[in-house]
Parts: sequence; structure tokens; C-alpha cells
Amino acid sequence: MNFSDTWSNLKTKVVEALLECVTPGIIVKTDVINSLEEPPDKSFGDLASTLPFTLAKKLKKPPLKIAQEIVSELKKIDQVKKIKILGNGYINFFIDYPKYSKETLNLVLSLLEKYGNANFFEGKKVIIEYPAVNPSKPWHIGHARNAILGDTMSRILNAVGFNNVLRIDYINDLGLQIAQLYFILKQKEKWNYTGKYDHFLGKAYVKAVKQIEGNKQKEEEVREILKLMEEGDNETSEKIKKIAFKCVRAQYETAYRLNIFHDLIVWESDIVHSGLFKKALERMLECEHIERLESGAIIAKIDIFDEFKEMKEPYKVLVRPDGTATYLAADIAFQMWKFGKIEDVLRYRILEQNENTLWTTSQEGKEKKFNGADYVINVIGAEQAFPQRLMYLSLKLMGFEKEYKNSYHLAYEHVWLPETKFRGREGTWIGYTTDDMINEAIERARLEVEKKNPNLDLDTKIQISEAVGIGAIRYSMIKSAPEKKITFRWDEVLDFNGDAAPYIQYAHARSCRILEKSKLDPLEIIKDANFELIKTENEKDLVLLISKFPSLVLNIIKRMKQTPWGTKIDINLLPAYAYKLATAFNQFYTNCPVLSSEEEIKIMRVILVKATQQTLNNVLNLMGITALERM
RNA sequence: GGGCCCAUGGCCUAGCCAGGAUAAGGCAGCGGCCUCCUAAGCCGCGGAUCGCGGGUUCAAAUCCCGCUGGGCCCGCCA
Repeated sequence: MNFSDTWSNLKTKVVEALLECVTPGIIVKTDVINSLEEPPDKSFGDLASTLPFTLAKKLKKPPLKIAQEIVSELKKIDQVKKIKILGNGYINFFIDYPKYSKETLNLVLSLLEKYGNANFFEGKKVIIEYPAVNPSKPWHIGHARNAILGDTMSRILNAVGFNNVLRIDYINDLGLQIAQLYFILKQKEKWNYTGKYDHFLGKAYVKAVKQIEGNKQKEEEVREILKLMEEGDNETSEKIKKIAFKCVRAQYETAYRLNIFHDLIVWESDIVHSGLFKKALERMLECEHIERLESGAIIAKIDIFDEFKEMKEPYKVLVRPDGTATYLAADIAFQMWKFGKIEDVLRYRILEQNENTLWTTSQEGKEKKFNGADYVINVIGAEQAFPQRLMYLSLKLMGFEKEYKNSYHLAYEHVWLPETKFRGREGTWIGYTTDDMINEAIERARLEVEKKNPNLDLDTKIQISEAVGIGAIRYSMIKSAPEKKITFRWDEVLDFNGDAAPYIQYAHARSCRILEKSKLDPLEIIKDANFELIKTENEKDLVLLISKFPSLVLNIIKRMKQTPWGTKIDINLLPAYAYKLATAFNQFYTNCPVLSSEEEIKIMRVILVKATQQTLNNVLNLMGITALERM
């Protein structure tokens, strides 16, 4: 399938044409590409170049004169109707809309749900990990940000040609949190609780922390539990595994409500008890910069990296003298597994099968190979930038240069409460779990539905409320850039007006109703459509925006940038685009009647509506938000 | 001590990485628009020393240097 798109084609042609007008050697192609910009006002045209300014100094001529020279030599571009010099040297291109619309709308209607996809990364496998919450509590709103980012990212990755995206969740069932939790749970044979299991555990954990902290004897008991967990194959570790499983399944009820899915759960206990970790450690020891000390500790010497040369003790401990592994070692081992640098000795079984198949690692499972990725993305809070980088550098230390380069820490800042931040041990999350947020969102949406559409049947009302509530949450979590902290306020997240998911869903629903009432088949009538009739600014705006969708999606991935903070990604371009498209459609809706127009215009507009509806649908899908047909 | 992130109208954000034309939206406020495809919408009004100070450039919210304020990170912790 050919995924080329009309906007990129146009830009490529403009760049080539401009390049031909400049003496070779003065300027490179990138300069021309970078000179392109979208004019601040559409009366200035659809695309502009500031090339004359760049050239002014080199050619020692005023920009205006250069612009005139370039334009006089510029060859004809099919999709460009006219070229105009504005200001003191901007070259502005005006699109030939009849031609451009025909190409764009035909493309959309031929690709349908695939419009916006690309085959850029075809044949590549990517493993993405999120949100890796401890199996001892419910997700709070901050975990939702992580999971929504990860899930949205997976959807985008799929769209740009990674036909092999493995979404994994890593569960730390050997950690201190669950040991402390077990300390309190084992005090009673049977616990009566109401509500979800993960909520019950979360509250029990808060109690446990209060009991244990500062009490030497109790802390010792917890250490005993930790040791038993690490060893495995005993009653304590079995019981804890059951608790963790039950907890994760409760957490996943929350995930499913948010349209968040995984392909595989990996348990830390399975990594350790399957011998995978041991295998990884053996491989690490082959590295000349990793060695075992007399004390029995295993360390990585990192002084070969310039940035650590100044350190007093330029090494990192991987394994303590008592034989227990540090987090760094566990992370390295897992990352090696992800890249297929160690044999996959894990065993797997299917845990849940709904519209999605969820696998889990399991000692009783069967052999299967899940690992071996070209790219690995870990969705983890920005506060872990340093440990993440250290882990990637360790791969480099071992000679895994390519794997080092292809490791992405998709970082994001935390969600805060207006007065404080989320602290698991203090229970500040109580009242702010993801479930609380979902329930509140759906309830508020339900009130709106009741107000706006009291005559719908109950099932439809419920369905709409859920889609609107969930959509609002997902949208609010990706609309601000990952490097900005989000302060959680009910009224902002659950405001269904303006720049929010329901606005986009509403535009989509409106477009569906027009198509439905028109009783025309857009795929049939497109061959008779006359795009010379596209004349209004509203129609042109729509066509132009629709045409920009594929390159927007692809660029989100292509422009991912690794920095010391973590990987920067413009995932917020997705909601921003969706909002712009919905706005353009709502304006069109107000000003351009479809059904009541004369036949030829009606046909043309039905096609435009279909293309808009399809693009809205596709962008909503990428965001994991349900595209409603009515609301 | 070293490093990273953030700072844009009353509030929330886009634009910054790839410098360009009157800084773009939402919320809140005020005022209009439903005999016409769903008013969860559309149109209009008011409101911004783009944290501060320098520098680079024909051009700086955007790049560089230095500050200030807020957050985060630098353990054989988890």
C-alpha cells in the first residue's frame, strides 16, 4: 500500500522547485526545507518560504530582490495556483484547491481507516513498557498518565508501520512494598473488604507502613519476608504471588475501562526464578568493565565515560556481597532480554482473552519467544532519567552500541494534586484513584447526556457517557507536553466544553449524522464529484487540515529526541490536531449546508464530510477515544 | 557541590527542539445566534512588559550566557 500523502508531496515539490532556482553550493536542501513555514494568516497563502532572507547575506542583495528573482525562475507546480511575494521577501504559495482537494479526498476515501498510517518502520519490532505499577495498590491519577501515554504511543507506533508492537507491563512482585503489605495481611486468616481488591490493598499498605516504620523488630520481619520472596518456592512466596496476581487483575479492570491494553505481563519473580537473571549476569561478567570483587560484590566500572570521570568512586554496584541484585542489575538484565541479547528462558501462558490476548510469564507456562526488539521504549517518570541513562550506558559498556542507541526513556513529569503530590505510603491518593476519576467523569457525562438527549434509550445513554467520560480523561492526559507537570483539578479534566475530547467526538457525531441523512455512498459518488466547486474558506481549511494528518502522525515518531532528561516526544500534537480539525468542521457545519444544497455541491460536500469524519475517527482511534456516531 | 525540567492574559495551555509576517487557543466574564444537517456548537468584545538582565541576528517567546522562583535527580534505598 502506498502511504504517500498530498501535503508531503506538495512540500517536496516546492522544495525541489526552490532548490532549482538557487545556484548549487550556496545552500543545501535542509536549508530550503527549514525555510518553509505555515503563514500566520491564511490570506497570506497556504505555505511560505523565508529563503530570500537566508540568502540575502550570502548574495549581498536585498531579500525582496532575491524573492523576485526566485519567483521569476520558479517552475510550475501542479497543485499551486499562484505564488505571491509578500512583506519584504516572503514567497507565498497558494494551493490550487480543486486539484489538491481531488487528490487528498480520493486518498482518504481509498485508505479509509488506514488514512494516516505509514510504512516507514515496516518490519521493525518495538517493545514498549508501561506503566509498571507496584502490585500493592490501585492506580492513581499519575499512573493513568503513564498508561495513557504508553497506550497512545503504542497506537501511534502501530500506525507508522511497526506491525510488531509488543506492549508489556513489568510487575515488581519482589519489592519492599508488597513485602510490607504481606506483613499486615498475614496477621489475619481472612479479611473482609468491600470494593475493589487493589483499593483494599492500597489502604492496607498505608496501615502497614505506619506499623512498621521505626520499629526495628517489624522491619526485621519484613526483611525475612523479602528474603523468602527472593528465594521463591515456599509458602510465603506462593501466597504473595497470589495477592499480586489478584491485585494486577483488579488494576487491569481499570485499564480496560480506559481502553488500555497489554500483550504481555512480565513478573520480576519469573525473571529471577527462571534463571533469566543469572544468565544475564553471566553475560555481564564477560564484559571487561564489569567484575566481581573479593567481597563478592559485582560492580560496573563506568569511568570510561567522560561524564563520570570526576566521580570519587566511578563504579556502580550490580550485586551486593550478600548476593542480592540492585535495581540497576535487574533493569540491565530485563533490557538485555527485551533486545534479545539473552536467550528467552521465560515460560508463558495466556492470562486473559477478550478483544485482546494478554499473556503472562508463568513458571508453569510453555516455551515461546517474545523478546528481540529493534527498539525499546520505557515509559517511566522523568525523575528516573539518571537511572535509566545509567542502564542504557551499561549496555554500551558491554558493547551493545546499537541497543544503547535504540533505548528510549519516554519520560513525563508527575501529576500533582493542588496541595500536595501523590505519595503511596501516606495515602494521599485516596479519593484520587483512577477509578474515582473514571466514575466521576462518567457520572458527569451522564448528567450532560440526560440534559441534552433525554429521549435516547438507556443503553445508548450509558454508552455515550462512558465514551465521553473516558475520552475526556485520556485527552486531558496527553494534551499537555510530557515535560510539564499536570496539576489535577476535577473541573479542568472534566470540562466537556472547548479544547476537550467531547468537542471532537461531537464534531464526529455531527459528521456521521450528515452522512447518514444524505443516504449517499461517498465511495460511489466520488467519481462524479466536481471539486471545482470547492470555494469557501471553510471547505479549503478542512481539505488542508485533512491533508496534513499523515505527516503529522509520522513526524511524532520521527522527531522523537533523546535528551539527558529522557526522550522528548510531541505527543500533544495529536490532540492539538484533532481539536483544530474539529473546529474547522464545526465552522464548516455552521456556514456550509450540505443536505439542503443543490445536487452538485451536495455531492462534493458529502465527500468532504466523509473525509473529515474518517480523519476524525482515525485521530480519535490513535488517542484511544471512542468515535461516537451520536451524542 | 554537580546535572536536568518548568516559567506565556485572572486560571489552564499551544508555539520553543528545526528563529521569520499583527504571540494562537481553551476556561472564567460580557454580548449576540436555534421556523434550516444535534447550540456538547458558531460569531463578537475585553484582557499578555512571553519570569528578570545581557548577547547573537536583517529578524528572538524561540538560539547563547548570567540570574530569580518552583519541581526533580545525583545511595551496596526501593
